[in-house]
Amino acid sequence: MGRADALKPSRHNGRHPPLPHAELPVNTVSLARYLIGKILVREMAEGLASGRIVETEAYVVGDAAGHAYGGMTPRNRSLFLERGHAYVYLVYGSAYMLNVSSEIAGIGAGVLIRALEPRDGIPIMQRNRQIERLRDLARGPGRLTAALRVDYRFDGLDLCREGPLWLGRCDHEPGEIGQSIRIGIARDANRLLRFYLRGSPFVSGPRLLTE
DNA sequence: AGTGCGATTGACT
DNA sequence: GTCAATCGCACTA
Repeated sequence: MGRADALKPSRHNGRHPPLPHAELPVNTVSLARYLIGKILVREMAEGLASGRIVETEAYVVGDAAGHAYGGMTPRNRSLFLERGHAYVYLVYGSAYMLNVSSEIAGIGAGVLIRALEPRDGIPIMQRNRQIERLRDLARGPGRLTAALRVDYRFDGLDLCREGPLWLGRCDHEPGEIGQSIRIGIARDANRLLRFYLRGSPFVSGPRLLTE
């Protein structure tokens, strides 16, 4: 490390190095569970913001609720990238959804990131969201992308590499993981493919079901 | 080229 | 608890 680097303000990069790609489970459900407790890191011009992932949903192979169901289209092509890449899309004309592709290249499946417990850069996220309350900053898939200013630009990005957006290692065990049906979908609605950190106030929706 | 509809959110009764 | 905003995309013709 050179002298210039040593003088730079701490950016916490050392505390949240990217998840090694080889460490990501190859299976979508396993990845959805594995991502609970990991850190989503966003580097912006104003500084770094991050949060601990406390809620995910798996959209598995052959899942009628998944966007990859029915084959590749211009919108969903990122779901078919090697696991660990971002799939970002807009729903209801206003909310960006961030997913992590979850299988080998050519197979379309992904994990939706649904909620974060804010960590670094909280003032930045508060500014992005125009709210103060910590609990509501990133509780919900559209809220967390707004807090971290995640949009189309990150579609297809490798989240296992340090850059504007990446997945970082957590510094401790995640805790107990709960499971439930997924939120806001009509097809394949009864499968228990939503995962969350039990007892976390930063989880969206019900926290009462299974396990 | 026109149409219908969301992996949601925020405002409101 | 209910409800509408909003827009890119997939689908039909």
